[in-house]
Amino acid sequence: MASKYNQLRLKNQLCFPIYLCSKEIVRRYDKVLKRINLTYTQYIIMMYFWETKKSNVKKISNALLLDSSTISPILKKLEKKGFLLREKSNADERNLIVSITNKGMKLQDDAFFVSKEMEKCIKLSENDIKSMYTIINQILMNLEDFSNE
Amino acid sequence: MASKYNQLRLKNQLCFPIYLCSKEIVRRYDKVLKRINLTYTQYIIMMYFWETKKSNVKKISNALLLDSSTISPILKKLEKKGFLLREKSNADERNLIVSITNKGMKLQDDAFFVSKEMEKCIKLSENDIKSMYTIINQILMNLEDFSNE
DNA sequence: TACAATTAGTTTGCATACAAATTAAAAATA
DNA sequence: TATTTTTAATTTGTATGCAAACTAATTGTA
Repeated sequence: MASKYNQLRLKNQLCFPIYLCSKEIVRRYDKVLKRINLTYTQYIIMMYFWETKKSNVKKISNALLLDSSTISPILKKLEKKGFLLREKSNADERNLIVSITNKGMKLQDDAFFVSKEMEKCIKLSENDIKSMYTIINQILMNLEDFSNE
Repeated sequence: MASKYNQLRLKNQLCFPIYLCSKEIVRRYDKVLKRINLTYTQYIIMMYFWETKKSNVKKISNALLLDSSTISPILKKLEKKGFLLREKSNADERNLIVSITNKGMKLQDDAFFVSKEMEKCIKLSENDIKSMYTIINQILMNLEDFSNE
């Protein structure tokens, strides 16, 4: 049943399963994260701050590949929840210094169950995780070359 | 530097790269698809109809793992563009019969460049594609077991 | 040093996504 | 058969995401 249309079949595409997989993973995360009143995007931003402590919109954007216009409103929400602090830099008024609060750091302890809960429904062998990781990063690198086209 | 917090580091997670990868792929798709005035979601729905010709919201939802509330408005847009037809079933008034129009079928020929364009920036070996495909599907199957929790 | 160009963040507009609530119709059952 | 339950789709509410426009501050330069 080979036809010139074969490449336009969903089953024959890799991108579609990746899209599905990401969507379902985020959906599962959101359900689990509801217990600590976070969304997935808020959670990865908090993860970033648990490591980095202090940053700004530009750096977050580079680290998480999120547009600044996506990040801005979420930072405000996380500030309202008391996890982050936003303040303009004195040295450069354009710069927004974002730092994690004590309450934000404490949240890390409440978030332990999240990765445990997620592991339960991912369940991959070490080998699969490794090859997956490698391939995914290769795709990301390839895509980067086209990001400005 | 092993710590109890290691599992909460973004680098040590597989989900985050998958999320990034999907996001960047869709972003690239959207750019390419702009030429035929489609979004990625509209495109996968059209791909589905190039194969299936006739369906309803429920079936689309099952095939593409999209919520009916996501699908409904997009079907209306695709109808407005002249690619799909929406009509209530006489046999069962709850059912919405959605079918592809001639214009919709013709769009497939205009969409050939899309997969060619996307291949350029994905560039994976046959082997990588295969293992990726296998692992992704495994994750999706695992997640399915938890989809109602 | 005025003025242009660049940079960092925010706002706006549009398009998903999903959960929960709603509506309307069909099926099950008391 | 009247009533309850289930089912299919839509609407509503909330939360991303990104591109493009905009604002304000800094840097580069004629």
